Amino acid sequence: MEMSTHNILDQMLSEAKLSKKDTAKQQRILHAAIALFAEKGFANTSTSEIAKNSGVAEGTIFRHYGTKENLLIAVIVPFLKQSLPMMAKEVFEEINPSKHARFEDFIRALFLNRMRFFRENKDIFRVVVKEFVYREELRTELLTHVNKEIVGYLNQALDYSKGKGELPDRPNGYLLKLIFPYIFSQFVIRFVLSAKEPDVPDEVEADAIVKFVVNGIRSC
Amino acid sequence: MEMSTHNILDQMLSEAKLSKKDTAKQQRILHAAIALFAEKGFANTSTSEIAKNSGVAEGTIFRHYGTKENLLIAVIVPFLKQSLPMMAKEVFEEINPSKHARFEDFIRALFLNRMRFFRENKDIFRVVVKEFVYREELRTELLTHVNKEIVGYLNQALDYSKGKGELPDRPNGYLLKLIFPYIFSQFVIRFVLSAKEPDVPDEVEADAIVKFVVNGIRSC
DNA sequence: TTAAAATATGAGTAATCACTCACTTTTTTA
DNA sequence: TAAAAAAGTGAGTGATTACTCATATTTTAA
Repeated sequence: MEMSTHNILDQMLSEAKLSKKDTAKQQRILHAAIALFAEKGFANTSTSEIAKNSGVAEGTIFRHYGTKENLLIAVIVPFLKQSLPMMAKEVFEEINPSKHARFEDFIRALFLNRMRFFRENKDIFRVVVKEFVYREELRTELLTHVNKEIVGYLNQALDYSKGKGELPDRPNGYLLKLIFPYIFSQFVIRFVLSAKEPDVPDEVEADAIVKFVVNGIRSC
Repeated sequence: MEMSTHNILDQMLSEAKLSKKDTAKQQRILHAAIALFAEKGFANTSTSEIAKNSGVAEGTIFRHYGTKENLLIAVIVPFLKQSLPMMAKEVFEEINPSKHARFEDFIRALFLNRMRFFRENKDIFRVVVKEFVYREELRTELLTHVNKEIVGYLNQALDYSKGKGELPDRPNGYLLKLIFPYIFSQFVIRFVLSAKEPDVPDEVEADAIVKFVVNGIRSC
């Protein structure tokens, strides 16, 4: 019901590094947990159900993870450990001035990159979104990490585009608050709320959204 | 755990009409339930907790609502019964050609109107958003009702603006899919995800978002 | 090969869950 | 005012929950 530590994500992200390799049963547990959490949510999934779906004794779950809460963390952490640095890398590469990237290209690349990543990890993405709605501490801690690892790069990208006159001279925080929710809401709709994905290619979908963002932000 | 009827919202919206007046205790139950559901979510709230917080015997809850699930419905339905028609009315009034409203004015009015309404019903809004993330049937049924009651008005508004050259000649569904998630995500961020509201007046906030939407959609 | 360590098991446990029901109290009706 | 109806109560119920632990099996190490 309640998180006991005060800095879960920090702790998680560092601890997860020194974890030994998973056993076969551990992987099956994680698989079943992800599928069930994604579909019914953490609170509506019982450990006995996870045990049954993964063909493992219930005790095995607690041998490895101690608590149900820790199992959730074991699901979320590797996803965030991948997600944040990959996004930072992508941002960094796309703003490389040698590419002479327009702001539009930057947004498009970012959008398509995250689209692919979230699709490949659709179930975990669903788990993360659903749990983040409920847990404020997770949200604020994630925000802290995003600030630390990504916002610096984003600021560079925005400043670069400002210099080329593609963005209005507004604080970056202001611009991000307008742009980011829009892109993210599209992912939530597509991967969490919609029953099935549209059969339009990503590039077509991206085009409309990128144009909307680029033209929308230009005159704010 | 599971909804038993196949058409909950339809049934709810009609049934709720002929409900007699609430007793004092019923109102206290609803109040406590809304607060608890909003904070911890439906699944993480127990009926005994609701009873305690409302100063009522647990049996009283079940006397009135039968099941915990029905209590949730009793919370959500009046909100939707207010929300949808009010939105339809607002849309209808703002597109009245005698007002010579620009598309920008229409979006601004809509945004400010919903902002006020959701703020006044912040807790219920949080309950609805949190539960809609989990329940697909609720989402699809709400969508059906929105289509029935609102989309007609929205189409009129969009066609009207198209005629004035303020919108590109694209299918209305396409335009709505670009505009609506953006506005809604701003409400979710503000009322569900953020710890506290910004101290900027609504009109200032609206200005940035409306400009973003209007300019974004113009060249899609 | 064998001892030790790690992994796996499932019956068992206390707590909590949504919900029931026989009963009392309050309100409505006639 | 008396009878009927409605509202309110709280101890009790079976089911389910997350979690434990003594024991068994498998893997690793010497």
